[in-house]
Amino acid sequence: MKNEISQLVQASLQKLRQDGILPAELPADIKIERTRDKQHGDFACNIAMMLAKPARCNPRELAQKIVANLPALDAVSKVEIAGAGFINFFLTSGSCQQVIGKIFSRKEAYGLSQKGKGKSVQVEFVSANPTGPLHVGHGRGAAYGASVADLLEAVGFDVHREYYVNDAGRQMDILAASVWLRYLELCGEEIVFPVNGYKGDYVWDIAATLHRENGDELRHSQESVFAGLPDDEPDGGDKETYIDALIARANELLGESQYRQVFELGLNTILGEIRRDLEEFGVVYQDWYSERSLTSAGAVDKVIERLKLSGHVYEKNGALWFSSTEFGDEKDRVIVRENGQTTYFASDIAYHADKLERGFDRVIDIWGADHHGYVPRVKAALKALGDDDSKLDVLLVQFAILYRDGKKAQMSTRSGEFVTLRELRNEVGNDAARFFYVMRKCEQHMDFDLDLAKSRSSENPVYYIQYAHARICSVFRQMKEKKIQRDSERGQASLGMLAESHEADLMMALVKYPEVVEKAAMNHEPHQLAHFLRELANLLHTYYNAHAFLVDDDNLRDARLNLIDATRQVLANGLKLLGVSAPEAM
RNA sequence: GCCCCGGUAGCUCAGCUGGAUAGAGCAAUCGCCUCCUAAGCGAUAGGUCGGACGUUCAAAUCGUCUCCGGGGCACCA
Repeated sequence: MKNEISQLVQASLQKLRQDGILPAELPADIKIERTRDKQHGDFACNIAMMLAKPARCNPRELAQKIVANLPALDAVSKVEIAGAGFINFFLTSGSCQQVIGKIFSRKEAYGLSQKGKGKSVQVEFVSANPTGPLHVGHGRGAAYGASVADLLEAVGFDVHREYYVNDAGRQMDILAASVWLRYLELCGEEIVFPVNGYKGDYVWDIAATLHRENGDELRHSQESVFAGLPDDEPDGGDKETYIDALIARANELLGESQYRQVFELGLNTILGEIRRDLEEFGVVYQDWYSERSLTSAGAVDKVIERLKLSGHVYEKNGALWFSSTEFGDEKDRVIVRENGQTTYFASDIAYHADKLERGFDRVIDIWGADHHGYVPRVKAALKALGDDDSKLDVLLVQFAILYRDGKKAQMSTRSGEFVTLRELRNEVGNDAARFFYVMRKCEQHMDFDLDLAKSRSSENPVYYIQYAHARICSVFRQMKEKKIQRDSERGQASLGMLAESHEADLMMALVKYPEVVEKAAMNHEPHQLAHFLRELANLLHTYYNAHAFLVDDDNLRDARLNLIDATRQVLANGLKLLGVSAPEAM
């Protein structure tokens, strides 16, 4: 509808140009907006005000001329000029009715479009290190990423969802060492746990599995483990140096094969839990992309070579640096450490180069906002490699702060005590969690009210929307109980009887739905859909209270049933895009 | 010090690629179930859009400065 009106205005402007009333070369970016106030009709156009100055005439007069030259359109009942020069379009009451038939024929496909047809987009999100369970911060990225991906798919993009598994770096070695030390404690050795180790309870669990499956086979005396190591932080040493030495000692004592065994057990256990968590949360991936596979395929070495050839790397203090400042970064970055190990950044360059090599039209990374400083260096690397960094969008998700009883229920990674995603899901349920996470735009620091998310009352927007869906289903159950025969075609033929303002408002909202999906998708803003669904639910509840649906008049009843059936479909479609269920009864 | 995000009703937030009288929800007050789920609806009240200056016919929206809150500035990932 927006497009059709836009074309009317376009045609009128064209006519005015031909008649010499407007300069021929006048740029006209026609914007048709939905009005906020119904008094201003259904759509408004501000073009007259935009062109008034360049055309050197009074905006209201120009609006008059534009209106006078508008071609007719059946759906438009009235065009008015208002305010400083707005052109307001009023639609005929019948113009929205056809949406119901459209929804019936498209069903769960109503709202989908072809905007992104033929274009591929890769969406990488969560990608938490498999060194511990997902916490509530990851949950926001998961819910947001999943909805963004689903929205993009809804508007026709070929979407590839990916989780980058950091199964190679030093953090994984620290995990392996932590598991082994806990295992040694289970064996009865007395261990002073390193400051930098992973202290969460899940490490004990993995260690217990290790002990159960291997008995004392991996046991070494505490003396042999700690002999000759540098001091840990509490003793005045450096915790990083200390943990590296501890990892080296573990390798030495266990040997390659046993060390791998510990390492793999840690990785596989945690990754398995992460997969299960996300799956239960309704988050699916096409690919779990392993960092190790990147390394073993030589991709990291290859990309370092490419950077060397590009002339943007240099050696300093025994390390290899990438001069990212040449491409807008604040400082140069190390890609190969003094000890010969490549940095996480080096892997990430290889990974991003690989993404582009795979030929995606768009690449989207969804990161926690604490990584924002990382964006310029990744883009710098792509530029240095001669890749098109404009294909990459990095969406930063701000933190979520949990509140319980009006007080912060915050996590502290240090002690290993944090609220996990699983705890959150168990507490408030998947639906509430998915919806709450996505209710706020991602740049917004979010206050996640646990009590509100849990409450099964009107305060809770998730239940409010789901209730609207369930209520409609309930009406149809009532209909069957009362042995009322529904005739959908008769309803379609009687849509003209839907003359109440509640009905017009509801139909208009249904018409609007595809526009909302498209806008939410293109702007990566699922919260827009969340807000829309709340409005739609509100219109339904209002209508429900104002009018009975199961009335005696067969024609009117079937028309109304068609309207609420269509509403039910749209509620279900919208909730699905947000990963929230649409229950038939509550 | 530099960079990113936020500051809109008592609370949580929309609106921000400039448009008409700044909107929701919750909380508050008052109403509505012999009737399809009251997990609902209606009404009332609530605002110097953090502040200042600027650009514009028009600024919550754009620019500069400033104040407050959160985060980031590693040979960690």
